[in-house]
Amino acid sequence: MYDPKQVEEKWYARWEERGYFRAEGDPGRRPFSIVIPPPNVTGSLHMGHALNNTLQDVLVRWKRMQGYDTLWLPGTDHAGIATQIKVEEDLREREGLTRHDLGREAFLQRVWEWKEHYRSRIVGQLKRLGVSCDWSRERFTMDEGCSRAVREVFVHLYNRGLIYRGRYIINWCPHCQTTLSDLEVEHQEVQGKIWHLRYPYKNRPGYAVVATTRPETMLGDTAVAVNPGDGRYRDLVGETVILPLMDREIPIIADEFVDPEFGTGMVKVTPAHDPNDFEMGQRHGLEQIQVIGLDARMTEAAGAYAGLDRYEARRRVVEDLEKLGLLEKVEEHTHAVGHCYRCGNVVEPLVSDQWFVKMKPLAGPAIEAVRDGRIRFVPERFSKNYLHWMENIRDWCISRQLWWGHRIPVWTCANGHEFAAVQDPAACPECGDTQLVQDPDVLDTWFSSALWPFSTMGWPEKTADLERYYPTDVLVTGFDIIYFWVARMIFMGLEFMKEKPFSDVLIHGLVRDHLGRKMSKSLGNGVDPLEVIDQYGADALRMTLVTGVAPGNDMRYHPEKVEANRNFANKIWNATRFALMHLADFDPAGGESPADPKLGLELTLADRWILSRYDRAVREVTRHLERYDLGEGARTLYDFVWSELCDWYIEVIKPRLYGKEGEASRQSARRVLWYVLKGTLELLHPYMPFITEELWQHLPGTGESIMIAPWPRPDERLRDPRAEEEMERLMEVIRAIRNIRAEKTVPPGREISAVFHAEGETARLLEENLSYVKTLAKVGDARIEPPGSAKPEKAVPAVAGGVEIFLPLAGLVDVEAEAARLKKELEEVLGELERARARLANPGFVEKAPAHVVEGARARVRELEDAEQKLRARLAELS
RNA sequence: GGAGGGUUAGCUCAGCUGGUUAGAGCGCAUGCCUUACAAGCAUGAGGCCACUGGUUCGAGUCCAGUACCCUCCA
Repeated sequence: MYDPKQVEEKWYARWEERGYFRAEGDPGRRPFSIVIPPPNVTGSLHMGHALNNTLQDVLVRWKRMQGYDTLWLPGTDHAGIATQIKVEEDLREREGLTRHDLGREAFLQRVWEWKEHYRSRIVGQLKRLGVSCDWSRERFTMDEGCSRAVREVFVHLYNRGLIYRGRYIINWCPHCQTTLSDLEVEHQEVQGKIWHLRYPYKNRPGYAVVATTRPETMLGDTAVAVNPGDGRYRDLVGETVILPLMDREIPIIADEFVDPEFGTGMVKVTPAHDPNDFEMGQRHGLEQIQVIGLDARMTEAAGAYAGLDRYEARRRVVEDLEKLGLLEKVEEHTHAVGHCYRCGNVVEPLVSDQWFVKMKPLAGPAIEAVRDGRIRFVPERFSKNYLHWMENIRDWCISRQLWWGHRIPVWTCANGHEFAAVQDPAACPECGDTQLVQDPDVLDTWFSSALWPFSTMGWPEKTADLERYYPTDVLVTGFDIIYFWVARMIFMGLEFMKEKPFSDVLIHGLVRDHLGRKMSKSLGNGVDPLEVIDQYGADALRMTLVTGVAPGNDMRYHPEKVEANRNFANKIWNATRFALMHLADFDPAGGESPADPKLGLELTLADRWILSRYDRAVREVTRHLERYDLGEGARTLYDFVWSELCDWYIEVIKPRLYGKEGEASRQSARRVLWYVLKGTLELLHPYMPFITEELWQHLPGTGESIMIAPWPRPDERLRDPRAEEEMERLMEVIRAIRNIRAEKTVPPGREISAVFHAEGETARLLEENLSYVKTLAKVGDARIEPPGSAKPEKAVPAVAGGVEIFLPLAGLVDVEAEAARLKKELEEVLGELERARARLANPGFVEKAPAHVVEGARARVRELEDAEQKLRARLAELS
């Protein structure tokens, strides 16, 4: 039985030692490069990482074997907000302290310790998975080089006017106490209410009735708006209403934004607490009154409500309005509410001073690069999402009120001069003042991630790595970060490298639990890849992940799948063990293909068949990999190994291996087995690196490591469609006999005799390969006679592969049962025959279908007719 | 509201550029410790490929619509 533990650690250590993972920059080879999506240093790897990195490793190992100078650049991400929250939690739980108790310096020291701990843990986990990253080039988004790149980029964009500071409405998380970009806000449908409020007119009787889902914000209203085209309210524009509770006079304005269909068609305008109202406020020069503070409590500006929590304020406002008779009605209402993607709290739109990246100028080239196909998404449909987002992009809020991250490199001197600098400045470049204050905020984590493909290769220096490995070939990532990360790498790459960061973007989905739910901490349904590796081995896990996922789609994790793949590993293990018993003294000399004439081998049908099937597998696996259909490639190999190599080929050559058919036959069987097994292990290596290395090493005539063995190439000489077809027919005969044996419960050990009626090519085929039938169907005596010859008395009849089969099973023949079986078979044949004939009867088919398809259909009809005639003859005899 | 995805065996899923008889794993049934493998072997049962139309000589596959489920964006 295969024990992965013994094998995995040993080989990973050796690979690393021997430097196989290192990209050498060998000018004689073409480069192939990938940068890892850096895992966050927040904690451990989950199944999503395992999937993501398995896919990359399959590609990288495959390319390496194909002879590319391969670079897979690993690293980790500082994950600003996520990591800071973790460390704060940790600090609170262990020591009951907040980050403010420690102070910025000391707190950051803690985060760095945390980071180092988890970084090394993550690296260890990745190694257990077997990934072939170039660890000598490992990077971290906040290491010296990446930080330098961040500053260069910031300063460049700042000086180009593409980074600006402004007072705008932003998303504020009251729990994390920081701004969030639009992307970091998750909108969730919430069952809420909609309140209709009455605002009395100043100069006429009655009220303006406005509908709102957030009545507490009315305290900050500075207008009421209607659509200019709304006839109902045309004469009200320019009127004034009295804002209840605050007794403030506010105007009624007209703005296109207002949807006449929503509520009453009149809306309250709170420029300080709603993004749309903010813009309306800008258009109409309205005052912004901030009534909700950073702590989500009402501010002094909220008058009597100051100090209340926003929800408490909501209750009180509604209550008070009701008392005043100013609450028209309340309705149930479902609407989308923004939540913080890190802590889940309801985000508060607030006006505040923040840093932004002006996106329009950067988005243009990024759109072009995807439109013109320089960058290709796989599956293609994701480019649509990308383009839609990029075309409607808004400026990117990049400042965060955190401590952990890249500090914004902008300083202000005592004289109020503001400037950005790559190096920490000693004095103001304008006035020489030395009392400099750096902006306290840090940058959005994704700002540094966006530079990852070139910051990790040494930019802004003109390094050899950049020269050689940029742009990278493919980026493998989940669809959930296309906007966060992929999009941003594209525009940053184009802006700073003047060149796309990668050519292909391979998108995969999520690993869900067995019920199809997202794996999450709160549900406790996460599965630790390491535990799975401990239990089943890394190869089994990898195989499971890669076959479970089609590009772009989610997969569900089932332990049974891993078990199935563990069994597969065991199968290869045993098959190779068996082969080695017979190859111990085998000398493959130059490792020639069995097709090489100088070996002078006499290849049997089974040999030619497996070689042809193997060659087909080589071509298919390669093609699937080229198309990023990694799962299909894995399935091809699974089926080839199990159903063809093990179930048929190895079984059929056993007598030859045991020398029962002479030395020459033994030699050719050994050669073919060796060749196919070796090549199959090589094809399988990208998927199952450990077990394939271990077994390959045991095969005679192999080299230093399977990792650097050449990828198998298709070989015209091995292709033999005729052998495939002939073998298939023999397999049909064998299956038919086995079927009868099983039905008649003939003990597996017992040999039976058989009589075959066949003529011409079929007779020859059977004659030459009768030993297959004897071996695989446990047939002792066998006779081949021309059709129409006398049949054995009391024999169970069958028809398969164009052969009439009679099994004289004395005492087991049940005329009625045989007749029923033959009848059923005849019905199937007739049904199919009817369809096949109908197809051919259609003149359109014969004229328009490709010749080989028509010929195939004709051959099929002939075969079926033959089977029909034979079945009818058998039936006639039985009745 | 906009965009995208899914619907194939009891369960979970493959099915690439349309082309003979739609596959796998698990599960199920039957028989086997056959000297590589019981984590295995052999045999078998199980499918109006969601529904309706269209294109085509030919549709699980392409197009449109319908139903249900899911995701993203606003």
